[in-house]
Amino acid sequence: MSRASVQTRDRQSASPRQRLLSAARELFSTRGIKGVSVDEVAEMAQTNKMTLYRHFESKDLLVAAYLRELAAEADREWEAITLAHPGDPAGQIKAWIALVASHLAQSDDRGCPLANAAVELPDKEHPARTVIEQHKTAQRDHLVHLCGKAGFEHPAQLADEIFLLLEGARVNVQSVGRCGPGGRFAAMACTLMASHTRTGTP
Amino acid sequence: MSRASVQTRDRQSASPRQRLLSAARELFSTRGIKGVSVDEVAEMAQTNKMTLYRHFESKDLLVAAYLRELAAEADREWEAITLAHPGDPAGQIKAWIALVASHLAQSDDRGCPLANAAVELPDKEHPARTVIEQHKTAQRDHLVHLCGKAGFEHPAQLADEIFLLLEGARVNVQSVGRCGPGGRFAAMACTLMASHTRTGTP
DNA sequence: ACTGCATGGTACTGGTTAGTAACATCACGT
DNA sequence: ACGTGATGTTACTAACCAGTACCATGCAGT
Repeated sequence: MSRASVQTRDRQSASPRQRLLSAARELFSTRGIKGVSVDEVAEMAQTNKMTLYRHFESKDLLVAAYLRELAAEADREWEAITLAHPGDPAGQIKAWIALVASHLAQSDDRGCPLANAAVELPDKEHPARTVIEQHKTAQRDHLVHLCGKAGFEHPAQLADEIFLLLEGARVNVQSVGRCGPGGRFAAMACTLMASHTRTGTP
Repeated sequence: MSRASVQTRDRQSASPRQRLLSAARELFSTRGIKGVSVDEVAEMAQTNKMTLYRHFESKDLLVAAYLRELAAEADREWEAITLAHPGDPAGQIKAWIALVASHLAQSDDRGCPLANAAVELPDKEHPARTVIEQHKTAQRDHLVHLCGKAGFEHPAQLADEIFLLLEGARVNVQSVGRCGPGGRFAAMACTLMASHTRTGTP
């Protein structure tokens, strides 16, 4: 079953809280946080604003919960990759690159919702900011760890290069579309990995 | 005179239109487009909403004009770099990297205002989107051109790598602050250039 | 049947926003 | 002095939005 239909079923049969989070995810990620009202979220969740406010103190905290769900799902994707390539850190990195590339290839991709939220919420005190910062830092740390275990030269720098390349691709797709340089980021990441391989001779 | 004081003086003596654009720039870039009302822009420009609407049809078109000014200023910075390093495309690239790195080092940097605007305005029909797309595409094309003239191997790929690295650094700074990988992007870009240099032997 | 609790529905408050109307004022060229 | 056009001022509309009060409903366990 596709992700979209899973979400649709979620919004029909699951608990109101889960329906609300599912609706928030679809609306916030496609139209932005400031561009969606809590009424719209409640309506798409097939409930109403009162029930929403019984589960979430405020819109800000709903946003934080929405981002926490995204972070948890990303962690689950990492776990799946780890299980699919046991003891093969380089393979895990490549699998992750392929996963992100497949996201970028989708025509409706709007980039990383966490990074987008950071752009939309400049207030440093917003409850969502700690979620964003923690998740981004953990992702980068994990990549550094994998690059080290895979035996690359200058593992931290390689990890940062891949990480920033990826963030750049996801933000650039929004500015110039997926036909721009963002569409070819997988090839670039592989080139980077090759240039950090210890044996420079063939 | 610092940029800030220049802008302050602009808002005291220049034409209302220029004052409005100067105020829009300060407010939109620091607090986001959706987070600032036209009243606030007019007030910071030491004028009022009516005058604003005599110069700009709507808030959307004010935003487009604001981004057009940013793009024009970036073009001017490129011109200055070109004049400072005549006939030295590699030096121009390095100067540009250093310029962006200095932006990133500022504690209040919020990343590229054009990319941020693309995140804040998901509507593909928004008048600002053509400004963003044209400017980003032109910047990337210019970088490809310079990489080719400088004699690097695979110039288009190197240009895209630098470009995405830079976009990634600017967006990442917003998520995790300038202490994260974004703060070291200049070193990474130089490594990339070295790895694309034709003579692999010392 | 009774009770308690989560939910649905409606209507409301108070505040904000983009955009407009109408009139007053000021500067400037003649 | 005069008139014209740009600007300042105030007040307004219509819509939107976050958040709340209040009551009805329906479903659980007992």
